[in-house]
Amino acid sequence: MESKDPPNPPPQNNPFIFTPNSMLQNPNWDPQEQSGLCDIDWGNLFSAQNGLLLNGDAKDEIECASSFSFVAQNKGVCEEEKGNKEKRKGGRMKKTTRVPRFAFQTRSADDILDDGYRWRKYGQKAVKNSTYPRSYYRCTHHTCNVKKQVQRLSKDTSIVVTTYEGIHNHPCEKLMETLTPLLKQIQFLASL
DNA sequence: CGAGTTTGACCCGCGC
DNA sequence: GCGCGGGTCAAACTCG
Repeated sequence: MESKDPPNPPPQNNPFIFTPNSMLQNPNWDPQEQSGLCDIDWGNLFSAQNGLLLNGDAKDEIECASSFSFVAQNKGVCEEEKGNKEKRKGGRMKKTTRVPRFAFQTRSADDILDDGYRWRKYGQKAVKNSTYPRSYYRCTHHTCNVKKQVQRLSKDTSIVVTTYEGIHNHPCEKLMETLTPLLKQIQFLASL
């Protein structure tokens, strides 16, 4: 991903605005409303090489795991039933099980945030009170059921709201691509 | 030709 | 019950 902002932007132009999970649990929370969001400088934590690691836990907690990734732990807020209801064309599944949900805003000209995972777009909808459509993506990994929604704010067109739903059950592909040659080299050197 | 995108239709929950 | 809004499906299409 790329930010058009100049280096060392002032706080109000912070390219990464984190939305705590407690706000997502608020049914009245509107991604269009920026008030109340906590501004965190994710810029040096989140790059094309970084993986986004989600962990469903009991409290809003953010920690910087390393320069390669960050961990955001949050309470599951989305409920979804699996299995006991037949999928029908265009049908929405009844919701009963908890799925961790995590949203943040990025200041970027690109709608698609390169988080290291591969996504397949499965829908796009015009949303009420928003100039820009909301796009729906699913992780392309065959065993992974993680989804994300991407929507650009009509109030501030430079801000993109990305909402992740679910937990990846596989390693970040780009991270593995980067690390695999290094690991092979380490293994080779260790064998000498 | 396979993988990904587009887009109209369909379905469901919810408010009135 | 009805209409609206949002989420998903799937056929058609595009692209590498």
